[in-house]
Amino acid sequence: MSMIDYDELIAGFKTLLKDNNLKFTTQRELILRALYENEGHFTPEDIYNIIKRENPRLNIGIATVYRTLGLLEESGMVNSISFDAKGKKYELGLKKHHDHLVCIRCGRLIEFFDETIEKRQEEIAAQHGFKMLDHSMTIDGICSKCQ
Amino acid sequence: MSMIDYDELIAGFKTLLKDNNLKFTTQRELILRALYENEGHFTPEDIYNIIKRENPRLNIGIATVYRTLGLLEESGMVNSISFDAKGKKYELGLKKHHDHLVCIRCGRLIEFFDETIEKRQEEIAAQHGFKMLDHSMTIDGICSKCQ
DNA sequence: GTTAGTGCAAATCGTTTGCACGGTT
DNA sequence: AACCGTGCAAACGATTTGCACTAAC
Repeated sequence: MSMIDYDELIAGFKTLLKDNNLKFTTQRELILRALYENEGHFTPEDIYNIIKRENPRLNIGIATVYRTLGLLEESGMVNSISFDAKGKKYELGLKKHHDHLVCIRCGRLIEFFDETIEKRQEEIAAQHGFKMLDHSMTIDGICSKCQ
Repeated sequence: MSMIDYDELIAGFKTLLKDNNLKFTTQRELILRALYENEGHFTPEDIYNIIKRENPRLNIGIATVYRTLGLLEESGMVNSISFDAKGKKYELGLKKHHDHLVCIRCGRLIEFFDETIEKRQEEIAAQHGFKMLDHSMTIDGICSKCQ
């Protein structure tokens, strides 16, 4: 699903770190890799668990996951969506733009892309003299399984 | 600002409560009134403070505010917006649904409503077997004045 | 009188922070 | 060697829950 390969991703990460006088650590790589290798949206705890499961010898702390995700988000390498007052989920920012359907019962998250909506958004921005830079849309509801 | 008057609002609330075998209490009325009398978006704590300020003799608990806001939101009488993982803000659901254009320079906020987008959202939800309950859309950009 | 609602305090959940130690540069 | 990053546990802020008591029906 991803358009760039892992080495390229890591190279970009290393550049980002170097540019900010930050260090390239095992933990940071594992967090980025977990996002690369798993498709979907993950809470910090999800990522923490993936890393612990796949690296039983490594004693990673959840605080490190939070710190690194914050860093990655700030730099634009990952995106997040927030749920009510319930926390955030993260995904690698490699994919084409899309919006989300969220099930308020089970938290299931479905991506969609709709050309009509994208186009209307641009028109609306233009109508109001806005230069559109970003946009987000979320549909909350109850998924087929939970109804 | 509101389109229906207070008595009407309370009457609707009482009907809602009766239909669900729930009781009409002083606390519940005060919470709804706080939202009615104050325009804007409020955290549960904001509402708690408003009520305490205006009713010093009443010992309302914040848990009651949370419980009532949950009830009101579920029934559609109030809407909420969430901020990151930082909590929710509530507003009385009397205004027509709208989305927002936000200027990232000056913070200007413009409301808009677009029939085409509304319709497509419903279609998309239906396509995925979702029962749509709510949706939100925000366009970030630079407004005409700031360009 | 029955049932639901309340305030309170404790519990919970996601997240952040202080600190001494360990790894990267 | 200098400095940043880490794990850990404690701290935190928002929200929820258990419970004995009170109010609405």
